[in-house]
Amino acid sequence: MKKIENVFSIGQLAKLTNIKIPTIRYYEEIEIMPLAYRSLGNQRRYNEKHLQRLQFIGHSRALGFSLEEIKQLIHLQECSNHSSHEAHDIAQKHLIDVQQKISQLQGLAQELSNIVASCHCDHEYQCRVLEALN
Amino acid sequence: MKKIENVFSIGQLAKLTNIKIPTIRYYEEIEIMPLAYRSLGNQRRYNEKHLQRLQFIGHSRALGFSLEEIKQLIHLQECSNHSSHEAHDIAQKHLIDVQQKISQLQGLAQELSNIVASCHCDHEYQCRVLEALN
DNA sequence: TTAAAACCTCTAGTAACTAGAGGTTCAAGG
DNA sequence: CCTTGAACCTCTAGTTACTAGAGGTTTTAA
Repeated sequence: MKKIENVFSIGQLAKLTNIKIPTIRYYEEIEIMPLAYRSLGNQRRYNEKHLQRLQFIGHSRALGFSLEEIKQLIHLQECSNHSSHEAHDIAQKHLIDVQQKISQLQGLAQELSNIVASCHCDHEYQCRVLEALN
Repeated sequence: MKKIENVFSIGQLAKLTNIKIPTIRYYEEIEIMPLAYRSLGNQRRYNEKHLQRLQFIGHSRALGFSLEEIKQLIHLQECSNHSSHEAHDIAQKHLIDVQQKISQLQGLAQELSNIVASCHCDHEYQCRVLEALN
């Protein structure tokens, strides 16, 4: 019994990931997305792997990684199993970056929830959003 | 006894923030940075407030906020003290976004440290960087 | 008082999308 | 089977957020 794999059109992929169609084609062009299969009429067809890759790219972009950095992270996935020294170095570098991002965001989250909270009681409150990111 | 305020040139500001000089001028042009003072010879001069604002912009950009979103956050700082209803709504919206970013980054950090750790012992290891962001 | 480093404006180029024109393919209903 | 409208195709051009360079002026430190 063969398992049926899902097949997506570019429009379906766009909906699932909230990434616009021309952007998906752009990612293919710059080779950050693997080539799509094509229907007989030359339309792009995608599978679960494509979907996962695109989701990863979307999330990474929202977190402030450049397409170059994302390329590295994807490469990491592909090489970590055989050449673990290279993987180690890249991962180490990104880990430091990611941890710093986390702690900055935590500072900002704290300050934002102060603002949210300060609405309920109306005593004076000094906003420190600008100080929150360090 | 008057307190002496630090004054910075654009180059000094660039070094302190790791933001390139043309980028600082660009931020001024699109009015996300306040106008700089000018020396007699028309060169830009900045103070601590400018520095702080620029640092905030730099950190926010690294965390994936667009310049439009950053404008909102700065506005938040300026309006939160008098019009706290508007501030509340903007802050609430951003807080949700920020919390989501934090948890995604935590997933990625976990996966990156798995990779870093897996180098020391050389048993097989299945990399899940792509799965890490959800 | 120079001379080199840093600054100025202006124009043009890059990265990462995004929208539109003009034409083709797909799929659901007749 | 045939149609027709939504979804797709390529290609070109525009947007956002920078970044680099030319050609000239100001600062600063010896």
